[in-house]
Amino acid sequence: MAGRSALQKEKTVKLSDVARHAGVSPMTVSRVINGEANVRSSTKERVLESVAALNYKPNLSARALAGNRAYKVALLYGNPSAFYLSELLVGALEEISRHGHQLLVQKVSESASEEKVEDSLSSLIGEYDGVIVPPPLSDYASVRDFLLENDIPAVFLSGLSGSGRNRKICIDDYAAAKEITDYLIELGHERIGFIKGNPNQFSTGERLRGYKDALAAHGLAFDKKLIVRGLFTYDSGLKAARKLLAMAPRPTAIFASNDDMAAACLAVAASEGLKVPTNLSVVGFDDSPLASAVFPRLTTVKQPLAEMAAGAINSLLDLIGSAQVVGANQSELVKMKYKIVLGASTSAPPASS
Amino acid sequence: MAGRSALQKEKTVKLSDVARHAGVSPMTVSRVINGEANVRSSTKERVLESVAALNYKPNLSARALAGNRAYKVALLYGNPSAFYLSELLVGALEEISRHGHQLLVQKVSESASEEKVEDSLSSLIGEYDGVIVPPPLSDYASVRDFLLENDIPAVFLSGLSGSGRNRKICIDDYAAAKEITDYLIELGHERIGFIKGNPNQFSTGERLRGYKDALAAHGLAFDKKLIVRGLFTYDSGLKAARKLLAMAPRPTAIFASNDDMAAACLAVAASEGLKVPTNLSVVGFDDSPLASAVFPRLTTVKQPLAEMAAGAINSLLDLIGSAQVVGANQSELVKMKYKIVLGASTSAPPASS
DNA sequence: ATGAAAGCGCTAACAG
DNA sequence: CTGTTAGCGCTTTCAT
Repeated sequence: MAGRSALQKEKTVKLSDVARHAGVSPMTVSRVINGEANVRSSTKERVLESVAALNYKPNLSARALAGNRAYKVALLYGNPSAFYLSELLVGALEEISRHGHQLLVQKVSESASEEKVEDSLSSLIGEYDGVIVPPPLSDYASVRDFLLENDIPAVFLSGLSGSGRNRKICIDDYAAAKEITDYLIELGHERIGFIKGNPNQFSTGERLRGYKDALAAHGLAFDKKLIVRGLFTYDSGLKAARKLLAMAPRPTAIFASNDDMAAACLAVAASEGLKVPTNLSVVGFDDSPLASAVFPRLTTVKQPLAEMAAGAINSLLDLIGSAQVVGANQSELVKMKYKIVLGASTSAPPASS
Repeated sequence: MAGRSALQKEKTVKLSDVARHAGVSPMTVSRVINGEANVRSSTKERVLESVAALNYKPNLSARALAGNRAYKVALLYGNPSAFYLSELLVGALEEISRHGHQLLVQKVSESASEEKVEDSLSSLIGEYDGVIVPPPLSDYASVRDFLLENDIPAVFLSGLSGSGRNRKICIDDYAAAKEITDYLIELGHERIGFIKGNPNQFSTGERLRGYKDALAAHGLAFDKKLIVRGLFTYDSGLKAARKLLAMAPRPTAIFASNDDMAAACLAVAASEGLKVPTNLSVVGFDDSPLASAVFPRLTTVKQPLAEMAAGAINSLLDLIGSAQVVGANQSELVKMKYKIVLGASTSAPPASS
């Protein structure tokens, strides 16, 4: 009564069925399905027709067992930024389903010590054909090294650079930060506060660099006091914003390294009776749902996360040598296009600037 | 050079290794591992020791192939509310890893017509041992029926009620809505606007019912005009809030059926120069990240999503007859405890109420 | 309560 | 370019 599988209906079509239908051996069918070279194109076509006619779907378990491959890819995640994760999921899921692989989300316990991370990483060995690594995991040298040592194909989203069987796909954080800072400067701002992100992440430095270079390019002095620490969290943004807004003279704009911290600036400004953008302009980074759910809507930078994830899947499958991934970008580093999103949180500074 | 699996190291320990180590037949080991009955407890112990000694991990592919089971559970999702999905993922992932199953996220294209949904559902047949269904998918009668007809074990998070091989796990939306409305009334509010959620979702009606009953319980008149349409989206909240705040006399409080719409109320209030909570109190529902990233922080209802997901996994595995799920709640409907989170978006109404 | 044999659906390794 | 033979690691079924 209990137990036993539940989901099945019509008897499954197998490789041998296709073989019989096409008048070839099972092995030939296997070759066609796996896109191997040595098959006469006429045979190939015939097989493909049979596959379609019978609506054959390979059995992943059998494939994995016989071929000693997993047909599985892991999407690692540590600090689960809901938005980031879900955007990646959308893109990755969509893409991977086209390649007959499975995507599993793997939580990697991100404890204080990097050693612990490695522990939880070791359970990946033998379980997956490859992994895709978003930040902040992609910023850990230990993660990169572990993957490299164990020859696990990986694609990093942002973070550390690829090498060996690794790839990296990201946006140009530096250019984006520079561009959005340029925008503030062109609006007339001269005292622009900057809230840094988590110091362990690569993008944090890039964004700061972009900010600095924008100032320099416009001949504005760089004031170290305008740079305050942040951790990409809302709470850290609260603290940073308070510090910035307590300065005299007050900055007329704040560049927060992500939207959460930018939202915190809005909250602090509101609580101090400052009108945004009239008295203070605020920009964020990411274009998370938060950016459009605060008042006023944030000016921010949008990363094409879903496309990045899809690209990561392609690179990974290519790296694995699996699937006939066609348009896969072979380069170790791929930079995607970002976009500045203009919100209502920015305007020219008050006249008495 | 190319191709081939990457992730493997030490030769894998298999069932037969354990059998040899324990001095029994492979079959006996299999029985022990699967928690079957007919094994002498002394033998069982010996086997378990060998399993531990050799650090044996069953090969899922082999298991699935031989046993004609999937050892996989799908987490369906349609409208990807980042927060909701990621909370569920956390809870479900954690729990399922303890049971040697896999959790796959399956996108179900939620097109206009329910028929289309069914199409995309049919690809689940034979692929999974069971599914967990969050809203809004759990509100579709067609989804429920499809699952029932195909005898696919399923656990619904909120939405429709379970029956047959289905279960439902949720919070008491009615009670939560009533309680938070009570809170507003006790604060002194008498004109409380209500923004409804998506009319297709079960919880929408429950929340409205809670609101109404709270009014009735306090002897307050129910004013139909104070009820406005919403869709659970930020934009729909914007529209609803504008409508509500244009009324004369203005409501002194708004109960939005979720946080996104509550955040929209905040934005509209701000743009109209109303101070929250001084001039207007606002409450939401969900305690999403948004709730604590807007100013002022929202008073809202927190659902234990991760625990609900973990519970769903347990129920599901129990339903499947898989794993020796111990504390699994067998009942068709499980209600979890919600919690009212007090934020800074609520206070007594202005004196001139 | 335990074991032996057979085979799940597929691919590796080797023919031809 | 195509086919044959094994066998992946496990569970089924049937003995004992």
